[in-house]
Amino acid sequence: MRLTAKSEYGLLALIDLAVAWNDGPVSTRDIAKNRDIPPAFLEQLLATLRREGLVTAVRGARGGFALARDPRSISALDIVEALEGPLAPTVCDAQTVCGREGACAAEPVWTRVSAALRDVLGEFDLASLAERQVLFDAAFAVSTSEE
Amino acid sequence: MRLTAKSEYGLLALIDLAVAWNDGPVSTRDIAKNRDIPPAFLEQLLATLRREGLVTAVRGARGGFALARDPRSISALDIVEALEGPLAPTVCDAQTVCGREGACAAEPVWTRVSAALRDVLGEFDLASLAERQVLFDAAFAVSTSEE
DNA sequence: GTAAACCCTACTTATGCTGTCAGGATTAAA
DNA sequence: TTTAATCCTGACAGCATAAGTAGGGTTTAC
Repeated sequence: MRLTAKSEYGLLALIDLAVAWNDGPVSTRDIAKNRDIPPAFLEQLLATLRREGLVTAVRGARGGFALARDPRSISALDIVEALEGPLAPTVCDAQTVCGREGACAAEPVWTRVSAALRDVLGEFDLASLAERQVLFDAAFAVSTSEE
Repeated sequence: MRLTAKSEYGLLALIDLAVAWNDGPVSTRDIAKNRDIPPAFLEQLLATLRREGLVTAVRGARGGFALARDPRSISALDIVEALEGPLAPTVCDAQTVCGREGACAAEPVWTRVSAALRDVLGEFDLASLAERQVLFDAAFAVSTSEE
């Protein structure tokens, strides 16, 4: 069970798409520039997210990516699992049982860890995160205009 | 942020030491056999746990390892952090901030993930886990004697 | 003295992350 | 119709880390 840069980049990118929800597609290049993510790498992640059904792609000039459905219905868990694979740990838990077949005192530890992870990630939806991002952007715009 | 076999092996090993609490040291070899862990690998983990102050070592014949303090005072979190290093994620969170200096909508996601992880792991102490293990062992002894 | 056990360091092998690169396919706009 | 923007795909490389192996050194019970 691991969280890598893929999750971080993917979440940031999809927050940007959530902010631009109803504004048409956003290009990989724009997101990469805005978030300081290597463009070619981000392109791969978005391709994965498209295959997983989280985003749609529009090819050609003025194309880009957009969320495949309402931001409220996409959670951080959806994104992480799409990019990292199922969030069942590397270690023995209820899914990936070790040799002792249930008679292992350590099993509930790992089971509860992954459950907690899923719970927390599931609580964040792209709509709220985008809302938060818009506030930050507004504050940033004010602070720069004051200089 | 990752959970690897080190954590799993370490937890299992220390459960064994908790079961043997007050019974003198247990050798790497015995633990490795009981838990089916590569002995040389386990030895490294126990050496780390000794340096981290979780276990004490007795050298020489009839030597082995024992918990350095009461099993009730050692949590799964202690073990995981001793073996994996601090549980702050690979991704940007409140500790390892990314470029946007607080103005990042994704930050609370990762911060809450690591907090949840720490909470859950901190809830499990070796005394309870050992108790559970003793029950399992007893049940296993009964089921085999019935055959 | 010998065997059991920890101690320490270095090495190996495999995997996966984090990109990079090159070219092709598609489409909007000039 | 041409051009440029953009996604699509697959290959590849460099590096870090996980997971384990190997081997010698030191300490201690018997």
